[in-house]
Amino acid sequence: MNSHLLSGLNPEQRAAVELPAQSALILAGAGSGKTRVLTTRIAYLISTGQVSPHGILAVTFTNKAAKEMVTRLSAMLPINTRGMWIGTFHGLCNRMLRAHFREANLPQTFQILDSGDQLSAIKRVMKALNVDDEKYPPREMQWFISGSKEQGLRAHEVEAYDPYTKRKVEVFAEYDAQCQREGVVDFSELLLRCYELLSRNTQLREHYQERFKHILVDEFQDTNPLQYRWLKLLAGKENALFAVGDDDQSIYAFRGANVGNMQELLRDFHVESVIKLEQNYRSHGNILEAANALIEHNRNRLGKNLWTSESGGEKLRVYEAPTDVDEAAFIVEEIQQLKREGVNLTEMALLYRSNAQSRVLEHALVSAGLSYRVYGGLRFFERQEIKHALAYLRLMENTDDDNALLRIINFPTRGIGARSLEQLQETARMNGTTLWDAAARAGGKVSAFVALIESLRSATKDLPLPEIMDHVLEHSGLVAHYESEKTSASKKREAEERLENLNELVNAATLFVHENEDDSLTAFLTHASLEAGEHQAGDSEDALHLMTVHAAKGLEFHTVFITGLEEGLFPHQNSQNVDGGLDEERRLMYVAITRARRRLYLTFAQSRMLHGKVNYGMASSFLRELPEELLLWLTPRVSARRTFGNSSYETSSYVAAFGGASAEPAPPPPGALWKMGQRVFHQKFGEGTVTGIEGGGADARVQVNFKHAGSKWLALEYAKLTAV
DNA sequence: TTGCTTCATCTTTTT
DNA sequence: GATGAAGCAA
Repeated sequence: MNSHLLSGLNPEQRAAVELPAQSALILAGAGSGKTRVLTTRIAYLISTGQVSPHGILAVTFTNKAAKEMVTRLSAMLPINTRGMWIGTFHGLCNRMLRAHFREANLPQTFQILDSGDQLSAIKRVMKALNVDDEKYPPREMQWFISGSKEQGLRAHEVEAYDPYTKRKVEVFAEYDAQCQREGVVDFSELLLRCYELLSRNTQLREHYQERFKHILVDEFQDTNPLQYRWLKLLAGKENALFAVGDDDQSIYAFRGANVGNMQELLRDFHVESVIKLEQNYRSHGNILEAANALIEHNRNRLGKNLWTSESGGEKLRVYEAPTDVDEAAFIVEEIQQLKREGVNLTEMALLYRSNAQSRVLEHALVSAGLSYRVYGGLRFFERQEIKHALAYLRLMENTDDDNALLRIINFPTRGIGARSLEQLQETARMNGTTLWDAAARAGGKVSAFVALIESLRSATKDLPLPEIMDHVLEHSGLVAHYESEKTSASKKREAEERLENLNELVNAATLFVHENEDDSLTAFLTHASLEAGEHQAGDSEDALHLMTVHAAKGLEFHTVFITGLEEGLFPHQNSQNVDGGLDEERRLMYVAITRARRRLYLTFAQSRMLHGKVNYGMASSFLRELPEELLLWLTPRVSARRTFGNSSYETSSYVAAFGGASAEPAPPPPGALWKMGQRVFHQKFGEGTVTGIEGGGADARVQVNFKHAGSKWLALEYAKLTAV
């Protein structure tokens, strides 16, 4: 046995790797070597001859994690990982559905809808069914449909007692029927269809159960009910399910993840012992202690305490700025100082709760000449010009794809407008055919479009992928369209960038052909849907990282700035009305804290420009949940001022002391009668505390957290508030 | 049919 | 403040 595999593992990690062939739950804290354990476990099982690479099924959520696993595994073992079943839930389901497309009742070249495609498909269904989109916002409908599927429910299985829900179910059913007609599947359909395939087809199920003796799952706390059922089905009665996860890092409940799956796994698979990986190899002691103290405030935890053999290290630095602009200025100064001290920009991260916060930070960084990268923006295959180009390919591949047809029938413009389209859709509906069939029978400009697609198809029939791409870009008129836009001064740069991206698409095709055995058009289109592409081209330049806390999960940095720590922003306002919302926000904060290795800044501002309005907020309640002795206040302590002082806005003192940021303190808040933290009384809602003030003059509003009625925004013009 | 204007909206997100 | 959808004039 390769003893070197196990060297360097701590006793718990080692115990996890060497577990006998049985189901297990590994509670792996932040920075505890989770991925290492997972990959070493696979290598261990293979090298001890307990299973062949063929018998492993390893599942992750992101392509990045899957890739990482494959890379590490090939470094550990001299095996060919190509044929191994390591991938995302969606990727693996896709693979299975392609292999058994007939049994799954799908066309061989079925295409995958991303969320944007799905939304437009839903809008089409709603239009066809005459559903009022005021009463039923399409986004809500999308959420309803995907949410149901993620619970494993088909339209007819959804319980609908009221007319409102019944109507939604109708749309759901018709949407699925439309997808089936057009030969496309959405993301959750991939999983549900695969689940149904395995549960109905005994032969197939037994085949795969016989094969996958060891199933390993990463980030198990993020699984939704359908994913868990899928795993259970594959595991059957015999196979071992090895799940790694951390309930404290569950931050995706809002999109259907069910932490409860961890408890269910213990019960369903009769797991006797849970192994906890609590030794953290990332952060200094004070950072960990702060994280532990914070997460203690959550109920219903499986229970876990991170520790480190490192020293306490620095205290957490807390900074209160008068405004968001000052906050950014402070951060820039600290970054420059750290840079002088030799910390690379790549080793620093600016985290925020919502994307809107990045703008002010970016502005400050640009002015200071610091290079940075914003993570999580629009991704390559989601760009408009790329989607258009791919739609041509999709339609060539499958003329039933109405989504694709609608996207390009008049792009570039060929004089086919809304009225012609309406007629086309009417004809299709009357005859029960796809738009393509209707178009084929139409005349004029529409028939020219049909001829164009057909000529593209026949001209590229036997060409290799990159050449197909090239041909389509040229002859579809896309390139010419953007070339002509270059002459318009206002759109010049945009058009140039789009042309560059189209060019890059040909490169992507070339690369794809080199890297994949199956280099068919279908395979490439699937790749485009399932792997929207790394956010942007990853340059190795020394640049700062800007991202949301969600996006930071799994990463680590020498220095982390957690910004915008204000009540209403982090924890976010909208989480207050959600069951368990505050706990999830707290876990999010926990994730944020545990990203830092050596230094952690916690910053907030008294006033912030939000949606074009100035907002006045108070410090995040999470700050108060951190032990005072771990904090180093760079500005006068909030608790002292807010609790004992009479005025909430003694801004002058520290602006003088910590000048450098803009010299002006925040303007006094409007609605001078009301101050943050003030206790008030309302006729209807009773007693409460002021937690937010916004706007001025006639439309000034205050936010009051009522003892019994919860938190509400009240317009001062109407609400009669009295001081208590 | 197109291009311009106004208007509402504004957590988090991978596949 | 930025974005996208919807409405309206040319």
